[in-house]
Formats: sequence, C-alpha cells, structure tokens
Amino acid sequence: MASVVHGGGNDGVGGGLVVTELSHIRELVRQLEVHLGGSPDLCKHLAAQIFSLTERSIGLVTAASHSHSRLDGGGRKRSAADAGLASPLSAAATPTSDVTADGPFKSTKKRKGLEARRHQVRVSSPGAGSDNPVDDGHSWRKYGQKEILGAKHPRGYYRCTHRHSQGCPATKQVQRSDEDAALFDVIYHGDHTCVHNKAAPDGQTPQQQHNPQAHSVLQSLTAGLTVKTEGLPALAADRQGWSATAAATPFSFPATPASGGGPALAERRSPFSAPCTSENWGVSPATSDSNNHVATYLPFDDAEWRGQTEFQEVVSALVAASAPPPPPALDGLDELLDFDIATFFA
DNA sequence: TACATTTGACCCGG
DNA sequence: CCGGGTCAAATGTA
Repeated sequence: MASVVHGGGNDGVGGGLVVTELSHIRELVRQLEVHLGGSPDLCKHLAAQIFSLTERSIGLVTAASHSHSRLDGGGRKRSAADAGLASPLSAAATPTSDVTADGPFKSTKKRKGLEARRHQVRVSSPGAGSDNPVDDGHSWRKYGQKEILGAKHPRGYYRCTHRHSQGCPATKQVQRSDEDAALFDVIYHGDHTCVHNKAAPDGQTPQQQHNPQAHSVLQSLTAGLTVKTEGLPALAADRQGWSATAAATPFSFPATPASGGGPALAERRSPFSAPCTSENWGVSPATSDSNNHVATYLPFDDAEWRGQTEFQEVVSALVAASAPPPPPALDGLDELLDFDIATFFA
C-alpha cells in the first residue's frame, strides 16, 4: 500500500499533516459512503483507516505546532496558437502566422499568479477492473494523457466539464499507482466554481441555498482530499498523508445516505450534505495554524475564508481545541470563492 | 447531433 | 534539451 515516506525532521509540518490527514479522512469517508451497501470488507477497511487517521490527527493537533509551507504554484502557460502541421486532413485554416510572442487573440489568462492550489489524494478504484478512481462527484472531461518519466502508467489530465460553460477552473490529474493498480493518485488543482444544481430537494440546507458557492466548496472538499502542500522539497512529508494505516479497530460510522436520496448515481453529488458535515463528522476538519497557511498560500487571506458557514463551525471547534488563532471573521462576503481545502483548513 | 475521449504536437519552465 | 502540461483535430459513443 502506500508507503509512508517520512520527511526528515519535518516536525513543524504538524499543521500541514493534520490537514493532510483530515483531508485523507474525508476522502476515505467519501469512499466509504460510496461503498456502503457494497463490499463490507472494503467498508470496514475504510472505516479502520478513517479511525486510525482520525486518531493520528487528534494527536497531531494536540501536539500542534506550526509550520510553514510554501506554495508556489506556478501558473502555467497559456497560449495556443496551434499549427496544424501534421494533420494532412486538417485543411483547417492555419491561422498562424505568428506564433511568436503573444498571440494576437489569446491573452494570457493566468490569474494573478497564485491560484493553483493543489491537493493530492490517493484514492482507490471503485471496482477491480476500474480504470479510474471513484467518482468524486464532479464531472470531468479528459483533455490529455501523458507518459510520465519513471511512472509506469500514464497520467491523465482532466478538467471540469463546465469549464467552458461556467469557466470553472478546476482540473485534476489522475495517475495510477505504480504498484497498486487499484490505487490512483489524484491531484486536484483549482476550485470548482461551477454550480450545477441537480435535483435539490427542499430538504437541502438553507445554508447551502444561501451560498451556492459554499456548496461548491463543499464539493471541492469532498472531492479533493489529501491535501498536499506543495512546491517544496519537504514534500516527502506529505506522502505520509496517505499512508494507509490499518487499524484493527472497528469503527462504527453512521451510514448517512444523502437525505435527498440521489436518483442519479452517476452524477451523485456529494453525498454529504452540509448539515451532515458538522454533525456526523466527528472528525472535524481543521487545523491549527490558519493564518500561516492562508497567508502563505494566497495573497488574499480573508478572501479565502468567506462563505464557510458550516465548515467554520467545525473548524473553529477544532481550532479552538488546538490553536489560539481564531478564524477570521467573515460573514457575508463570498462571491469569488477562491477558497479551498488547503487554505481553509490550513 | 452533441459531447467525451484519444492522440500527437505545441509550448513552457527548469 | 527534456519533461510535463495543454491544445485541438480526429474519432468514438450516447
């Protein structure tokens, strides 16, 4: 299974680790939910992992300390003037004329520098023969695949299906683990800004309705799990996040089917509706040093915190237990939602 | 038909 | 120059 790579004395990563752990837990819970009713063994295994990770997180929080992590996301290129040279068939116009410097039509769309948070998660495939990881609740469109040096399997590149329609910047990379064909490393970049209302029964949380964005945030959270701070040599430490520690402890997890009862399973939205989060998740996501991370990750710290209705509670609860820094006050603002797990919990 | 995936090439940063 | 990420034409599928 996952190997536990321990970053050399990165004790200071405590906070980050917690984030990682919690995120991992979240993913596990998600998987568990997905598999409820399915293979009991798998469920049990997942539950055990959740339990174990939870305990670890608690321990980390207790012993909390801060750490710095840096992010550097780098935006990437963005220009496309293609030259249809190879395709004989493509009689399409080759607009190209000057692919040089700046394309006349395309402008660099990179956002202000940092926007690329990335969360790495290790998930397992739903079924034996599955070619892709468990559904994370979002619809993705594959836009590329590449052989990665040193990796046995190619990496698939996906972007949110609603990219064009809603400009959702979320993307993810999926790569099958070298050794465990059943495991996939999924790296999520960006947040989902897309909002697609499925069949939202009235049972939905008022909060969610108030804040569609929060909902998407939720989805993001649900989707991305093992958070990884990135851009650093200290990365090794992160790996720890997904070590699968099997605890023998039986763990009873309240099976909470989405109250709405999702008809469409293929598109099942996040199974955990807002209300459930704070309640059912005894394991609350949160971390110690909020400011540190936020500051480190993004230029706009408070911007990240807005719209965190429910999570905030959870977080503050945990934060209270672990660290003094209270979450920034943010109520009401939320439009751009640029927040994301790493920052949020961090 | 519309949308999703495949696939080879382009582009950029290191 | 190489490796990784993205684009977009071609192709496949519902």
